[in-house]
Amino acid sequence: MRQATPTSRQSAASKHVKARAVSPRSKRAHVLKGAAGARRASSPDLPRKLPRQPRAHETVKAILQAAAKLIAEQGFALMTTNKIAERAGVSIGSLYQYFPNKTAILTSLLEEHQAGIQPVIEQSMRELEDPKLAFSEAIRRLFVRLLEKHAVHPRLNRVLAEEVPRTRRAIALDRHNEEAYVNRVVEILRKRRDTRVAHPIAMAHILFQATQALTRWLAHTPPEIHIREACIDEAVKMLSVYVQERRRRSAG
Amino acid sequence: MRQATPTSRQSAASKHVKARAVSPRSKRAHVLKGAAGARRASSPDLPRKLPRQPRAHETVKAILQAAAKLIAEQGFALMTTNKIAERAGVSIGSLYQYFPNKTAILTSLLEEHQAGIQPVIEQSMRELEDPKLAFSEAIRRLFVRLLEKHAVHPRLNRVLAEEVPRTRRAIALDRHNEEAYVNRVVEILRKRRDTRVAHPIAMAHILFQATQALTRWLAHTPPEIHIREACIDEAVKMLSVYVQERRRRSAG
DNA sequence: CGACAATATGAGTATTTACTCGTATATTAC
DNA sequence: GTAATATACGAGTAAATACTCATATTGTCG
Repeated sequence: MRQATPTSRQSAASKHVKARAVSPRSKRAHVLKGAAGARRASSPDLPRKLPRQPRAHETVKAILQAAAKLIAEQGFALMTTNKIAERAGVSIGSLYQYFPNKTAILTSLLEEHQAGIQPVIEQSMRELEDPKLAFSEAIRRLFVRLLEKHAVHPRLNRVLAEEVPRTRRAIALDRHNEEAYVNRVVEILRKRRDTRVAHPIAMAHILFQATQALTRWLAHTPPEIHIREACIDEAVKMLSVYVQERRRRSAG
Repeated sequence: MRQATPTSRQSAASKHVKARAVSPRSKRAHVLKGAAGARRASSPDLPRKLPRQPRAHETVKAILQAAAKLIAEQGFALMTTNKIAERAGVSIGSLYQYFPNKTAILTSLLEEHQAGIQPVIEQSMRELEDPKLAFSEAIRRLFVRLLEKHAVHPRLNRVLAEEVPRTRRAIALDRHNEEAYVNRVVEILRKRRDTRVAHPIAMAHILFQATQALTRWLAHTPPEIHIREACIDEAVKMLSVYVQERRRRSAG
């Protein structure tokens, strides 16, 4: 019965999403075949339909919220699309009307977080550019703001960062992202007069990696408040002393 | 036929390992019921049998090698136990004679890598302890050696670090590990006279996190040789300047 | 050799779970 | 109103794949 037109399906649509990661030779035959209207192109990983009516937006929102809660509460391993739909109070069919596959939901969640962080970074970049503001202060503010953002959905963010398997695509995107930020930082380093200029590109990468790692660690690690404050201080110290130009003293 | 004794199996043994991660309510009924001898206790995640005879050791080695190759070549998503066995030239049954589940193979691989790194860290700790050696030099050697180790199986290590989903257990182990290293570093910081002492514990965590992140980045990122050297220089600079005591100059 | 343990085999199974599609209902357009 | 479209539904399916177990082979030790 589902068997219909043997040719039509067969090895369709990458079932199983191959262990959650990049699905190989993903054919995704006829991404959607009937009904026109709000349907999106056949690019994999793009929503099939864009929500047009308010209730559709509600549905999408409910799905994302349910997914977020599930993943935060139960961890990635226990998060299934059917559970998400159930929890969201919508049918599994509706879920797949707006998300082409499970990964897309994860991606959406990640993008949401990313979007929340973007303005923080923008602001910090502007502050770093401002020669009137001490480097250390600018960096401190960056840290504090990033940590604030991470504190909004701490569990969710922790799981997303630590437990969710990273697809190759996601990894590549991150690298690309890093490149952009590094360019930005290089500009800043060149403009300011109080920074070392040994190798701006290398420096920018180091700064990026260190900041990212420390932020994640601070955000995801059970907070012993005392230490936390000290760690922020120390992190800021390390980064600011590092970039600041100094009349040399001991070679070390 | 396989149906035998309906009660005996049924909901046995956590099939599927639940998306590769921590399997919930994993019952693992009768881990192994017949045959005595080299059988291990029923602790999950421990080998079922320890290899006794040379050929058994061969088998285990072949399995691990095959797994390493597969994961390095195809990525985590395409690595299945059956493929591993095939590639290793042993039967799937033999595989499960020495590994209780798929995760155990991954764990083994990770432990192998960890074991390779252990002595490097030990040596570096000793060098860091030696007041006659400049901090910067000790740190540089640490970096160089770590990168050497990572260069042995670069693909494998990259996938293990970036693609493989981390179980909660693994995450907890890492935290525990960090604690141990941090204690060690705190001791060193206290002994040396040329280091700042603002907050040794915080400092040690910062050092650990930064070193780990930078090493991983340097090891897993396509190597533009020029930059690579510069990055090592810069990383060493950042860390050593950070720990070194300085007559203060500008507050920043 | 003979008994007993260690090791190897691999077809078969159970289970999970992402995803489809025919159909029903709500909304909008005219 | 009614046609057309957007949305919702959810039982059912296919496929993947981790893992078992009955049986066969090989090694060891007296």
